[in-house]
Parts: sequence; C-alpha cells; structure tokens
Amino acid sequence: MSSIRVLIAEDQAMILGALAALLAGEPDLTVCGRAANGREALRALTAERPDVLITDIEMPEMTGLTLAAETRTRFPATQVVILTTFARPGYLRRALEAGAKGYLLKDRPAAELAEAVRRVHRGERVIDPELAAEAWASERDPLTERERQILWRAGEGRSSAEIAAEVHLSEGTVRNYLSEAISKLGAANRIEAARIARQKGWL
Amino acid sequence: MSSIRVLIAEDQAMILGALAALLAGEPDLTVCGRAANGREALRALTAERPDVLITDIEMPEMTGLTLAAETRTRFPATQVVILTTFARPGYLRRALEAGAKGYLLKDRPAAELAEAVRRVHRGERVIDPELAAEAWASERDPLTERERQILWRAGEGRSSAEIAAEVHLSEGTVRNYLSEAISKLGAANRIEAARIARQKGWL
DNA sequence: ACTCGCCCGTGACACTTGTCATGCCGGCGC
DNA sequence: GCGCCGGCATGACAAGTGTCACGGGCGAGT
Repeated sequence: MSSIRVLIAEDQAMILGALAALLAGEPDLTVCGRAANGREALRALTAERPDVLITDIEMPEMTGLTLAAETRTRFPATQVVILTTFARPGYLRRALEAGAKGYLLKDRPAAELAEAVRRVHRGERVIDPELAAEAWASERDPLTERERQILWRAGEGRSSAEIAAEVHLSEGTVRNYLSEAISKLGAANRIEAARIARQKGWL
Repeated sequence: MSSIRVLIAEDQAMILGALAALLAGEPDLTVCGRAANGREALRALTAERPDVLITDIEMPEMTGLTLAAETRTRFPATQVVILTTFARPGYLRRALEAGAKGYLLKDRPAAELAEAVRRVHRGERVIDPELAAEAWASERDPLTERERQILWRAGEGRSSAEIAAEVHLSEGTVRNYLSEAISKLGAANRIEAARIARQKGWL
C-alpha cells in the first residue's frame, strides 16, 4: 500500500518546517516537497505531481487562492487543502470557487490536518464546520470593483483628494463611492467600512 | 545527560501541535507542556517548571509580553523565547524589557528554533539578526499612554465624540490627543497615524 | 521653589468627509 | 425600444476632523 504524497506551501519558514514535521509523524503520508510561495509551489507541482497540496492563503508572489485555481486547471489530479488563519466567509467562498476541496483553520487541533489530507484524497470535501455554518448565513460581497479599489486606499489612510488623483476620478466621485460602500456595509465612516470589508475578506 | 524541558504557548492549535512535533524530533529536547494562552501557560509553568518557555506574542487572555514579565519574576529559572510573526522594533524592545532572552521570527528556518532553545538554555541571548539591526536604527515609541489609548480607538473607526464618551474626556481633548499623535508620527490623518503606530508595534 | 512633562480642558477656524439630489452615458435583459 | 444598473460626474450642505492658541492642575526631578 503506497502512501499519500503531500506538498506544502507556506511562507513562514518555521511554520512550514513544523507542519512538515507534524505530517512526517503519520506513516501513511509523505511530504514530497515544500514551497515558500505560490510560484515555487507551481514548480514543485510540475516536478512532483503530489496527491494533495496544502497551502496558506496570504503569501507573496502568488496567493493560495490563485494557486488553487491554477492547480485545478493544470494539475487536476492534485487535490487542494487551504490552511489559513482567517475565518473569513469571503475567503472560503473564493477558495471553493477556485476548486479547493478542503478549508481548514490554523486554530483547529493539529490532528485534523492529517485527517483532512486523507479525506480529500478519498474524494471527500473538508470544510471547517464553524466557518461553513457562518458562510451560509453570511451575505456575499456587495462591493463593486471600484468601491473595493477606493475603499482599500481609504483604509490605508489616503485622503479623498489623493485617491482621486491615483485612480483618475474627481474628488466628489471618490466620496460618492465611499459613501456607497459605507452604507452597504452599515458602517459609520470609511475607517469602519474598511475594517468590516477586510474582516469579511472582501478587500 | 538530561534533556532540556520546553513549554510552548501558542494560540493557534495547529501551529502549537506542529511546533511540538518539530521539537519532538530533537533528541536533546523534551516538550513538557503546551498552552493555548498566557493563563494556561502560567498554570503549566507552576506544574512543570520547564527550562525554557517558547511563547507567541499575540494571544487571548494574556499576551506573550506580559507572560514573559510574569515568568521572570515568578519563575526566574525558566528562560523565555519569544516566537512571533511580527518584526516590530517596539515588540522586540518590550520583550527584552520583560526579560525575554530570545526573540525569533516565524519566517526563520525551522532548524533555528531548536538551536535558539539550546542557546538560551546555555545562558546566551538569541535575537533575530535583521531585527536587531533595525531596532537599533529605529526610534522609540513617542506616544503617551493616553495618545495610544485614543489612537487605538480611532483606528477601529470610532468618531471623536464616541471616543470622548468611552474614555470620559471632552471631544476637544480627544481631537487634541489625536492631533498630537498625528504630528508625532508624521501622518496626514488619524487613519495613517494608526496604521504607522500599529506597524511599528506601538499600539 | 521652580521647571518640566503629562494630563485635561476650551474656543475658533479651516479643511475634509459623508450625504443627497441630480444629471449623462453605455451596456444588458426582455 | 425601454427600463435598469453601474460607472462617472457636479454642487451644496451638514457633520466630522485637524490645528492652533490658550488656560489650569498635578507630580517628579533640580
């Protein structure tokens, strides 16, 4: 009986090593590669053709979400498990749309990781239970592309005038979009709006 | 020859388990306890009296920095290593003031963790080299306690009037403090000021 | 005793921000 | 073709924000 071959992508080297050590303790799993970002992961996928890819979301070079989408089209035999800190419905939705089969939070017990790998390898889906419930109850991203673009800049501390110059719009229009975003999100001002959008994974 | 006894405090269960697995691979180290927050860590310290405590900074109940300070006074035989994501000079400074002997970033290679544990156990100091250099060049926290308190709330999206009510000050005074903080940090507005302060580890 | 720093407050002013009404254009569905 | 929606824009007003000048009190250090 051959073991399940796993590739891990995670930008924090120490966590990457620790996760590898964790899975090394499982007799039916083999860590066949490690990657520090999305680009490295693609190279390793080509070379190793692993059964399962475990990836973080927020990484430099290429996020785990785009990596998941790439993997589905170019390496359909490899199942993807997202492993992240963020319990954001927006992230979960995007992960599933990108073809990920698993979505696991870093605050779950360590034993669940190996179990999740086995289950997606058997063709099952593994979604963090709490998050799954919340995602169903939670509304989807109400922001337009423009609103997102402008709200993001506002969240960085830029003024309406600065944003207007950056995106080639009039200052009044920028304030319009912000006003729209604020009311859609039920916030009191641009700061709170940015905070809410970030927290839901819409920014 | 007896092995070094290590206690790990980290709020993300999976990372906690993975770090334990990582250190379990070292023959001269023994993981004698695990804690999901500062309070649990104190209980484990009392029960186990480990040689070395590895702790994250941002944890619920009690941060790693206050945990480090408590450890120095109540369990002086235990050396503390801070293990965190954040390369913030302010955090490093506070960690050293709290008596920590090591400050390691989660993006260092996994092998450095065990090595750091051995070195602090021998009485050496272990500071992330890049961060040490940066910390020396970087100025220290210019904010007063009041300014920090108010700037933090402003960063959450609260208005001056709301903050005034929360901290029992007049609205004008709140705007005064914010104005002070903004100018100290060289920011253009409260949002940017909060961002800068957060990034430097002053909030 | 005196100064200095932090704390607390006021009032006034200029500027930024949030809202609303209103309008124009282009694409999409029916 | 018509309505609707998203994007783009303007002007005007109210509310919120940032700055400045000024005042008072308290505790620590010289």
